[in-house]
Amino acid sequence: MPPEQKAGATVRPAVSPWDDIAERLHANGLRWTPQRRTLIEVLKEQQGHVTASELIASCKERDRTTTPSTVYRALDLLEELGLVRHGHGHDGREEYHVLPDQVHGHLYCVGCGTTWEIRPETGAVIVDALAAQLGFDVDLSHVTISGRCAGCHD
Amino acid sequence: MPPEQKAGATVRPAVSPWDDIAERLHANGLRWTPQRRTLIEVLKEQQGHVTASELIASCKERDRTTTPSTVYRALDLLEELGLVRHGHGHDGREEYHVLPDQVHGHLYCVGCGTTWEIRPETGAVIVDALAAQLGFDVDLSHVTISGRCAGCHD
DNA sequence: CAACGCGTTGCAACGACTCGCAATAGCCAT
DNA sequence: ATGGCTATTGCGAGTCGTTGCAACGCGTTG
Ligand SMILES: [Mn+2]
Ligand SMILES: [Mn+2]
Ligand SMILES: [Zn+2]
Ligand SMILES: [Zn+2]
Repeated sequence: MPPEQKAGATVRPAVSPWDDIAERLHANGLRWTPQRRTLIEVLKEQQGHVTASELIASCKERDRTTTPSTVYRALDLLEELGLVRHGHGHDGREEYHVLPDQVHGHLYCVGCGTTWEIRPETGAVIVDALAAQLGFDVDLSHVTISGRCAGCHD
Repeated sequence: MPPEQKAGATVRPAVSPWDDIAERLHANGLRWTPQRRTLIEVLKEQQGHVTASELIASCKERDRTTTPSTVYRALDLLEELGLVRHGHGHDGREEYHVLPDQVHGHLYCVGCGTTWEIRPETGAVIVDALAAQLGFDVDLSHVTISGRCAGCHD
Protein backbone atom coordinates (compact mmCIF):
# COMPACT_ATOMS: atom_id res chain seq x y z
CA MET A 1 0.00 0.00 0.00
CA PRO A 2 2.56 2.67 0.97
CA PRO A 3 3.63 3.97 -2.47
CA GLU A 4 6.99 5.31 -1.32
CA GLN A 5 8.32 1.77 -1.08
CA LYS A 6 7.66 1.02 -4.71
CA ALA A 7 10.77 2.72 -6.08
CA GLY A 8 13.28 1.53 -3.51
CA ALA A 9 15.87 -0.86 -4.88
CA THR A 10 17.15 -2.45 -1.68
CA VAL A 11 14.37 -1.55 0.68
CA ARG A 12 14.96 -3.06 4.07
CA PRO A 13 11.45 -4.37 4.80
CA ALA A 14 11.66 -4.09 8.59
CA VAL A 15 11.95 -7.88 8.71
CA SER A 16 10.15 -9.86 11.33
CA PRO A 17 12.03 -12.97 12.37
CA TRP A 18 9.27 -14.96 10.72
CA ASP A 19 9.78 -13.56 7.25
CA ASP A 20 12.55 -15.83 6.13
CA ILE A 21 11.33 -19.01 7.71
CA ALA A 22 10.59 -20.78 4.47
CA GLU A 23 14.15 -20.14 3.33
CA ARG A 24 15.62 -21.17 6.64
CA LEU A 25 13.74 -24.43 6.45
CA HIS A 26 14.72 -25.09 2.85
CA ALA A 27 18.33 -24.30 3.67
CA ASN A 28 18.26 -27.23 6.07
CA GLY A 29 16.47 -29.64 3.79
CA LEU A 30 13.23 -29.08 5.69
CA ARG A 31 9.84 -28.23 4.18
CA TRP A 32 7.36 -25.43 4.20
CA THR A 33 4.00 -27.05 4.86
CA PRO A 34 0.48 -25.71 5.35
CA GLN A 35 0.47 -26.95 8.95
CA ARG A 36 3.61 -24.98 9.76
CA ARG A 37 2.22 -21.94 7.98
CA THR A 38 -0.92 -22.10 10.11
CA LEU A 39 1.03 -22.36 13.35
CA ILE A 40 3.23 -19.43 12.45
CA GLU A 41 0.22 -17.28 11.61
CA VAL A 42 -1.12 -18.09 15.05
CA LEU A 43 2.21 -17.39 16.74
CA LYS A 44 2.50 -14.01 15.04
CA GLU A 45 -0.57 -12.76 16.84
CA GLN A 46 0.49 -14.00 20.27
CA GLN A 47 1.91 -11.95 23.07
CA GLY A 48 3.03 -13.06 26.50
CA HIS A 49 2.51 -16.65 27.52
CA VAL A 50 0.60 -19.29 25.64
CA THR A 51 0.16 -22.92 26.50
CA ALA A 52 0.60 -25.53 23.83
CA SER A 53 -3.06 -26.42 24.18
CA GLU A 54 -4.08 -22.85 23.49
CA LEU A 55 -1.93 -22.80 20.39
CA ILE A 56 -3.49 -26.03 19.20
CA ALA A 57 -6.95 -24.57 19.75
CA SER A 58 -6.07 -21.46 17.76
CA CYS A 59 -4.67 -23.55 14.95
CA LYS A 60 -7.90 -25.53 14.89
CA GLU A 61 -9.86 -22.33 14.43
CA ARG A 62 -7.93 -21.63 11.26
CA ASP A 63 -7.77 -25.21 10.11
CA ARG A 64 -10.22 -27.65 11.56
CA THR A 65 -8.05 -30.60 10.50
CA THR A 66 -5.23 -29.60 12.86
CA THR A 67 -3.64 -32.52 14.67
CA PRO A 68 -2.04 -32.06 18.10
CA SER A 69 1.03 -34.16 17.49
CA THR A 70 1.84 -32.16 14.39
CA VAL A 71 1.66 -28.90 16.32
CA TYR A 72 3.86 -30.26 19.09
CA ARG A 73 6.41 -31.36 16.53
CA ALA A 74 6.31 -28.01 14.76
CA LEU A 75 6.83 -26.21 18.06
CA ASP A 76 9.87 -28.37 18.77
CA LEU A 77 11.24 -27.41 15.39
CA LEU A 78 10.62 -23.70 15.87
CA GLU A 79 12.31 -23.91 19.23
CA GLU A 80 15.39 -25.41 17.63
CA LEU A 81 15.36 -22.49 15.21
CA GLY A 82 15.18 -20.14 18.19
CA LEU A 83 11.80 -18.68 17.28
CA VAL A 84 9.91 -19.81 20.34
CA ARG A 85 10.92 -20.92 23.78
CA HIS A 86 9.01 -23.06 26.24
CA GLY A 87 9.10 -23.53 29.96
CA HIS A 88 6.97 -25.50 32.39
CA GLY A 89 4.38 -23.85 34.57
CA HIS A 90 3.85 -24.67 38.20
CA ASP A 91 1.90 -27.80 37.27
CA GLY A 92 4.52 -28.90 34.76
CA ARG A 93 2.43 -27.92 31.76
CA GLU A 94 4.18 -26.32 28.79
CA GLU A 95 4.10 -22.58 28.28
CA TYR A 96 5.44 -20.91 25.20
CA HIS A 97 6.89 -17.50 24.49
CA VAL A 98 7.31 -15.99 21.13
CA LEU A 99 10.65 -14.35 20.54
CA PRO A 100 12.39 -12.01 20.25
CA ASP A 101 11.21 -10.79 23.60
CA GLN A 102 13.84 -10.52 26.25
CA VAL A 103 14.60 -14.01 27.48
CA HIS A 104 13.21 -14.31 30.97
CA GLY A 105 12.10 -16.73 33.64
CA HIS A 106 8.91 -16.79 35.69
CA LEU A 107 7.79 -16.44 39.23
CA TYR A 108 4.67 -18.21 40.43
CA CYS A 109 2.94 -17.44 43.72
CA VAL A 110 1.37 -20.52 45.28
CA GLY A 111 -0.71 -18.21 47.45
CA CYS A 112 -2.58 -16.17 44.87
CA GLY A 113 -1.72 -18.05 41.69
CA THR A 114 -0.22 -15.00 40.00
CA THR A 115 2.67 -15.35 37.56
CA TRP A 116 5.27 -12.66 36.97
CA GLU A 117 8.18 -12.39 34.64
CA ILE A 118 11.56 -12.22 36.30
CA ARG A 119 13.06 -8.83 35.47
CA PRO A 120 16.37 -8.77 33.63
CA GLU A 121 18.39 -7.48 36.56
CA THR A 122 16.97 -10.13 38.85
CA GLY A 123 17.53 -12.80 36.26
CA ALA A 124 21.10 -11.61 35.92
CA VAL A 125 21.76 -12.29 39.59
CA ILE A 126 20.69 -15.89 39.13
CA VAL A 127 22.58 -16.37 35.89
CA ASP A 128 25.72 -14.78 37.29
CA ALA A 129 25.66 -16.73 40.52
CA LEU A 130 25.51 -20.08 38.74
CA ALA A 131 28.06 -19.03 36.16
CA ALA A 132 30.51 -17.84 38.82
CA GLN A 133 30.08 -20.70 41.27
CA LEU A 134 29.66 -23.64 38.92
CA GLY A 135 30.40 -22.49 35.40
CA PHE A 136 26.79 -23.37 34.63
CA ASP A 137 25.17 -21.48 31.75
CA VAL A 138 21.54 -20.97 32.74
CA ASP A 139 18.73 -21.00 30.20
CA LEU A 140 16.50 -18.62 32.08
CA SER A 141 13.62 -19.06 29.65
CA HIS A 142 12.94 -22.56 30.92
CA VAL A 143 12.78 -21.54 34.58
CA THR A 144 9.72 -21.18 36.75
CA ILE A 145 10.33 -20.42 40.40
CA SER A 146 7.49 -20.86 42.83
CA GLY A 147 7.00 -19.43 46.26
CA ARG A 148 4.98 -16.65 47.88
CA CYS A 149 4.72 -13.09 46.70
CA ALA A 150 5.05 -10.09 48.98
CA GLY A 151 1.29 -9.90 49.38
CA CYS A 152 0.88 -13.56 50.35
CA HIS A 153 3.37 -13.97 53.21
CA ASP A 154 2.23 -15.91 56.27
CA MET B 1 15.15 -56.60 71.41
CA PRO B 2 17.42 -54.18 73.32
CA PRO B 3 16.56 -55.02 76.96
CA GLU B 4 17.83 -51.73 78.33
CA GLN B 5 14.80 -49.97 76.87
CA LYS B 6 12.38 -52.08 78.78
CA ALA B 7 12.76 -50.23 82.04
CA GLY B 8 12.92 -46.68 80.67
CA ALA B 9 9.90 -44.61 81.53
CA THR B 10 10.22 -41.79 78.98
CA VAL B 11 12.71 -43.16 76.51
CA ARG B 12 13.16 -40.81 73.57
CA PRO B 13 13.26 -43.29 70.68
CA ALA B 14 15.32 -41.22 68.21
CA VAL B 15 12.15 -40.44 66.29
CA SER B 16 12.08 -40.46 62.55
CA PRO B 17 9.62 -37.96 61.11
CA TRP B 18 7.52 -40.91 59.98
CA ASP B 19 6.98 -42.33 63.43
CA ASP B 20 4.07 -40.22 64.48
CA ILE B 21 2.25 -40.10 61.20
CA ALA B 22 -0.71 -42.11 62.33
CA GLU B 23 -1.24 -39.69 65.19
CA ARG B 24 -0.77 -36.65 63.01
CA LEU B 25 -3.39 -37.97 60.64
CA HIS B 26 -5.82 -38.80 63.43
CA ALA B 27 -5.30 -35.37 64.93
CA ASN B 28 -6.68 -33.92 61.72
CA GLY B 29 -9.59 -36.30 61.33
CA LEU B 30 -7.69 -38.23 58.68
CA ARG B 31 -7.19 -41.98 58.53
CA TRP B 32 -4.37 -44.47 58.68
CA THR B 33 -4.93 -46.83 55.77
CA PRO B 34 -3.00 -49.78 54.37
CA GLN B 35 -2.36 -47.87 51.14
CA ARG B 36 -0.74 -45.01 53.04
CA ARG B 37 1.26 -47.45 55.12
CA THR B 38 2.61 -49.09 51.98
CA LEU B 39 3.64 -45.79 50.46
CA ILE B 40 5.41 -44.70 53.61
CA GLU B 41 7.33 -47.96 53.80
CA VAL B 42 8.48 -47.31 50.25
CA LEU B 43 9.37 -43.70 50.98
CA LYS B 44 11.43 -44.70 54.00
CA GLU B 45 13.84 -46.61 51.84
CA GLN B 46 14.26 -43.84 49.27
CA GLN B 47 17.15 -41.48 48.93
CA GLY B 48 17.66 -38.69 46.46
CA HIS B 49 15.10 -38.19 43.71
CA VAL B 50 12.23 -40.46 42.83
CA THR B 51 9.59 -39.98 40.23
CA ALA B 52 5.97 -40.60 41.11
CA SER B 53 5.92 -43.47 38.64
CA GLU B 54 8.84 -45.12 40.38
CA LEU B 55 7.07 -44.81 43.69
CA ILE B 56 3.94 -46.35 42.22
CA ALA B 57 5.99 -49.21 40.84
CA SER B 58 7.59 -49.83 44.25
CA CYS B 59 4.22 -49.76 45.94
CA LYS B 60 2.97 -52.32 43.44
CA GLU B 61 5.83 -54.63 44.39
CA ARG B 62 4.63 -54.62 47.97
CA ASP B 63 0.94 -54.59 47.13
CA ARG B 64 -0.13 -55.70 43.70
CA THR B 65 -3.49 -53.97 44.12
CA THR B 66 -1.92 -50.51 44.25
CA THR B 67 -3.83 -47.90 42.27
CA PRO B 68 -2.02 -44.88 40.79
CA SER B 69 -4.59 -42.28 41.71
CA THR B 70 -4.47 -43.36 45.33
CA VAL B 71 -0.71 -42.97 45.42
CA TYR B 72 -0.87 -39.54 43.81
CA ARG B 73 -3.44 -38.45 46.38
CA ALA B 74 -1.38 -39.85 49.25
CA LEU B 75 1.68 -38.00 47.99
CA ASP B 76 -0.30 -34.76 47.91
CA LEU B 77 -1.30 -35.37 51.49
CA LEU B 78 2.23 -36.12 52.65
CA GLU B 79 3.42 -32.99 50.94
CA GLU B 80 0.87 -30.94 52.85
CA LEU B 81 2.24 -32.50 56.01
CA GLY B 82 5.74 -31.48 54.92
CA LEU B 83 7.08 -35.02 54.65
CA VAL B 84 7.86 -35.01 50.96
CA ARG B 85 8.39 -32.31 48.42
CA HIS B 86 8.00 -32.48 44.67
CA GLY B 87 9.31 -30.49 41.76
CA HIS B 88 9.15 -30.89 38.00
CA GLY B 89 12.04 -32.24 36.02
CA HIS B 90 13.14 -30.82 32.72
CA ASP B 91 10.35 -32.65 30.92
CA GLY B 92 7.75 -31.51 33.43
CA ARG B 93 7.49 -34.88 35.13
CA GLU B 94 7.14 -34.99 38.88
CA GLU B 95 10.14 -35.75 41.05
CA TYR B 96 9.91 -36.35 44.75
CA HIS B 97 12.30 -35.85 47.61
CA VAL B 98 11.92 -37.32 51.00
CA LEU B 99 12.52 -34.90 53.83
CA PRO B 100 14.11 -33.79 56.05
CA ASP B 101 17.01 -33.36 53.70
CA GLN B 102 18.16 -29.85 53.16
CA VAL B 103 15.64 -28.11 50.93
CA HIS B 104 17.28 -27.60 47.59
CA GLY B 105 16.64 -26.93 43.94
CA HIS B 106 18.03 -28.69 40.88
CA LEU B 107 20.21 -27.97 37.92
CA TYR B 108 19.72 -29.86 34.69
CA CYS B 109 22.22 -29.84 31.82
CA VAL B 110 20.55 -30.08 28.44
CA GLY B 111 23.90 -31.09 26.98
CA CYS B 112 24.69 -34.23 28.94
CA GLY B 113 21.41 -34.79 30.76
CA THR B 114 23.01 -34.70 34.21
CA THR B 115 21.09 -33.34 37.20
CA TRP B 116 22.75 -31.71 40.19
CA GLU B 117 21.43 -30.37 43.41
CA ILE B 118 21.88 -26.66 43.92
CA ARG B 119 24.19 -26.18 46.88
CA PRO B 120 22.89 -24.23 49.85
CA GLU B 121 25.11 -21.21 49.31
CA THR B 122 24.13 -21.00 45.65
CA GLY B 123 20.49 -21.42 46.53
CA ALA B 124 20.83 -18.66 49.08
CA VAL B 125 21.93 -16.22 46.39
CA ILE B 126 18.75 -16.91 44.44
CA VAL B 127 16.50 -16.80 47.47
CA ASP B 128 18.09 -13.61 48.77
CA ALA B 129 17.95 -11.84 45.42
CA LEU B 130 14.23 -12.42 45.00
CA ALA B 131 13.52 -11.60 48.62
CA ALA B 132 15.45 -8.35 48.46
CA GLN B 133 14.23 -7.16 45.07
CA LEU B 134 10.62 -8.31 45.13
CA GLY B 135 9.82 -9.52 48.62
CA PHE B 136 9.21 -12.92 47.01
CA ASP B 137 9.70 -15.95 49.25
CA VAL B 138 11.16 -18.68 47.03
CA ASP B 139 10.34 -22.34 47.54
CA LEU B 140 13.63 -23.64 46.29
CA SER B 141 12.51 -27.25 46.45
CA HIS B 142 10.21 -26.80 43.49
CA VAL B 143 12.88 -25.27 41.23
CA THR B 144 14.65 -26.92 38.34
CA ILE B 145 16.97 -24.70 36.34
CA SER B 146 18.18 -25.92 33.00
CA GLY B 147 21.13 -24.86 30.95
CA ARG B 148 24.60 -26.15 30.15
CA CYS B 149 27.15 -27.38 32.61
CA ALA B 150 30.80 -26.36 32.57
CA GLY B 151 31.72 -29.45 30.59
CA CYS B 152 29.08 -28.87 27.90
CA HIS B 153 29.70 -25.29 26.82
CA ASP B 154 29.60 -24.54 23.06
C1' DC C 1 5.00 -31.86 -16.60
C1' DA C 2 5.85 -36.51 -14.68
C1' DA C 3 8.59 -39.21 -11.51
C1' DC C 4 11.18 -39.80 -7.33
C1' DG C 5 13.09 -39.38 -2.57
C1' DC C 6 12.66 -38.37 1.85
C1' DG C 7 10.74 -35.06 5.22
C1' DT C 8 6.04 -34.74 7.28
C1' DT C 9 1.64 -35.82 8.56
C1' DG C 10 -2.22 -38.32 10.80
C1' DC C 11 -3.35 -41.91 13.62
C1' DA C 12 -3.34 -45.01 17.19
C1' DA C 13 -1.44 -46.43 21.38
C1' DC C 14 0.78 -45.23 25.36
C1' DG C 15 2.55 -42.82 29.77
C1' DA C 16 1.84 -39.36 33.32
C1' DC C 17 -1.49 -37.14 35.87
C1' DT C 18 -6.31 -35.40 37.42
C1' DC C 19 -11.07 -35.62 38.75
C1' DG C 20 -15.96 -37.11 39.72
C1' DC C 21 -18.49 -40.58 41.69
C1' DA C 22 -20.24 -44.65 43.98
C1' DA C 23 -18.72 -48.33 46.95
C1' DT C 24 -15.67 -49.32 50.78
C1' DA C 25 -13.81 -49.23 55.21
C1' DG C 26 -11.41 -46.49 59.15
C1' DC C 27 -12.59 -44.64 63.47
C1' DC C 28 -15.45 -43.44 67.22
C1' DA C 29 -19.52 -43.74 70.05
C1' DT C 30 -22.72 -46.55 71.98
C1' DA D 1 -19.17 -56.17 69.35
C1' DT D 2 -22.37 -53.22 66.44
C1' DG D 3 -23.61 -49.18 63.81
C1' DG D 4 -23.00 -44.99 61.74
C1' DC D 5 -20.47 -41.05 59.92
C1' DT D 6 -17.48 -39.69 56.51
C1' DA D 7 -12.63 -40.02 54.80
C1' DT D 8 -10.69 -42.77 51.38
C1' DT D 9 -10.38 -45.99 47.72
C1' DG D 10 -10.90 -47.82 43.01
C1' DC D 11 -12.47 -46.96 38.66
C1' DG D 12 -13.58 -44.81 34.45
C1' DA D 13 -13.03 -40.97 31.68
C1' DG D 14 -10.47 -37.10 30.32
C1' DT D 15 -6.25 -33.96 29.42
C1' DC D 16 -1.56 -33.17 28.06
C1' DG D 17 2.28 -34.72 25.65
C1' DT D 18 5.25 -38.39 23.15
C1' DT D 19 6.32 -41.89 19.82
C1' DG D 20 6.21 -45.66 16.01
C1' DC D 21 4.61 -46.38 11.70
C1' DA D 22 2.53 -46.29 7.13
C1' DA D 23 0.62 -43.09 3.86
C1' DC D 24 1.26 -38.66 1.99
C1' DG D 25 3.02 -34.73 -0.44
C1' DC D 26 6.80 -30.96 -0.77
C1' DG D 27 10.47 -29.77 -3.58
C1' DT D 28 13.83 -31.24 -6.84
C1' DT D 29 15.40 -33.43 -11.19
C1' DG D 30 15.14 -34.48 -15.84
MN1 LIG E 1 10.79 -28.67 28.82
MN1 LIG F 1 17.78 -33.30 44.98
ZN1 LIG G 1 0.72 -14.14 45.95
ZN1 LIG H 1 26.45 -31.13 30.70
